[in-house]
Amino acid sequence: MRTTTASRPQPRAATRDDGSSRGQRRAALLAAMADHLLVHGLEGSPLRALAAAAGTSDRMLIYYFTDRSALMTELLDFTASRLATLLADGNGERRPYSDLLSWLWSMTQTPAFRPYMLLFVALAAAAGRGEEPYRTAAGRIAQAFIDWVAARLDASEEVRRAQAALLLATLDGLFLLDCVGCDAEAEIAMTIAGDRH
Amino acid sequence: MRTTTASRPQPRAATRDDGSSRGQRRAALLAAMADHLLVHGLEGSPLRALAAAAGTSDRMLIYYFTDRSALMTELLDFTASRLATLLADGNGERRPYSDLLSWLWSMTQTPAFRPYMLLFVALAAAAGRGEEPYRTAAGRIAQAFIDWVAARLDASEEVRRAQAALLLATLDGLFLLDCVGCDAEAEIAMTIAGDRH
DNA sequence: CCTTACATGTAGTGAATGCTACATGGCACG
DNA sequence: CGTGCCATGTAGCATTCACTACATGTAAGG
Repeated sequence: MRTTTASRPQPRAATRDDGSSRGQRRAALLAAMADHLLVHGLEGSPLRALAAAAGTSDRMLIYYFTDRSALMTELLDFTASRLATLLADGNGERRPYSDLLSWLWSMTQTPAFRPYMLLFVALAAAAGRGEEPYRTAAGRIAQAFIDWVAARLDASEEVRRAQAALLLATLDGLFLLDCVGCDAEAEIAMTIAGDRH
Repeated sequence: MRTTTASRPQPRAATRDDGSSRGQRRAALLAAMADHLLVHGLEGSPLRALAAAAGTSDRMLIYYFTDRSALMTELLDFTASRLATLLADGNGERRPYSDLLSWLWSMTQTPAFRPYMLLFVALAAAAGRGEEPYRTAAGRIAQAFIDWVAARLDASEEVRRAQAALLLATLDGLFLLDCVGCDAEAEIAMTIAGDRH
């Protein structure tokens, strides 16, 4: 018993994860786990499965990340940052609402992109029930995504945020229809989704 | 061993659930379980919890519904029919896109309506992963909802289905933002969501 | 060399889950 | 008055889950 009151092991306090080998190990684990998470979703990612995907054991995941809750928070943030990277490719100048929407929609049909959308929907479902840590993480991610859209949107500053939010909502909604098997409906809805705006 | 090859008990084959006391019992159970499901969501509804809500045991649920899968199928259909009833109140003549959308949006903020939306999002998440029986059930429900919207939409027949699908997508997307804590963004998006159409 | 802390393995715990085995009370029908 | 089926209770099983206890190999620092 080296700690008198604190029961958490917490080997090398959470500060400065970088530099040291510990930080590198954590980063490698996160990368491997993100791969798994994107393929199998939240429900398909119990600790053991994540551990197997990262070539380690649940024992070690707890060791490195304390908790399932803390792990998921970090993992989701990491995954979101990957998405941001993925989207950075299509960067550059601002585009009008309807262009940006249909471009993003075509992205969602992409095998590289779809898992992120799927994950976001699952996250939203968990967030809707108020489940932590998903609620908080989902909020952060959605906010970042709205900002991203707003930054690429060719619109006056007053309507930009409104349009960005609407665009994201429309995209997500269409994707939801797609999930549910109404892909034909989503497609024809898409043909008129850009009208105006 | 009364059946030679079939192992399922299947007391009184699945046909004609109505009339008999068995059919009534099942209906009563479904009603009670729907109440629970709407409050606690898919994940908060293991057999034991549903059974407790209906004043019985998981043992009996299996007895009456064979399977968790079969139970959920019936339960979701039942719940959807309740929603249909709830919506029938606001029936009557057709309304333009923007009216219908903002009316439905205001409904989603209602405590009576919100649980259904939440459930639908969870369903979509499960459907997106291809999980049965959710995938199939979600498809049926979404299709019915699109039809419902199309029937109340004041628009020429050629664009009606497209508008109905877009309306549902927008509604769901805005609700997703709301789930995720971006209620302010959803609100300002709503202010421009009806433009055109 | 010896101690000390870190990294990891093995095994297990208690809770929850869907589902089953078996017994039994009670009602209908012969 | 039996007898057989329906409904229900009790108990349990196998599995999975997050998480923990404990032992141990290894490497660095004194």
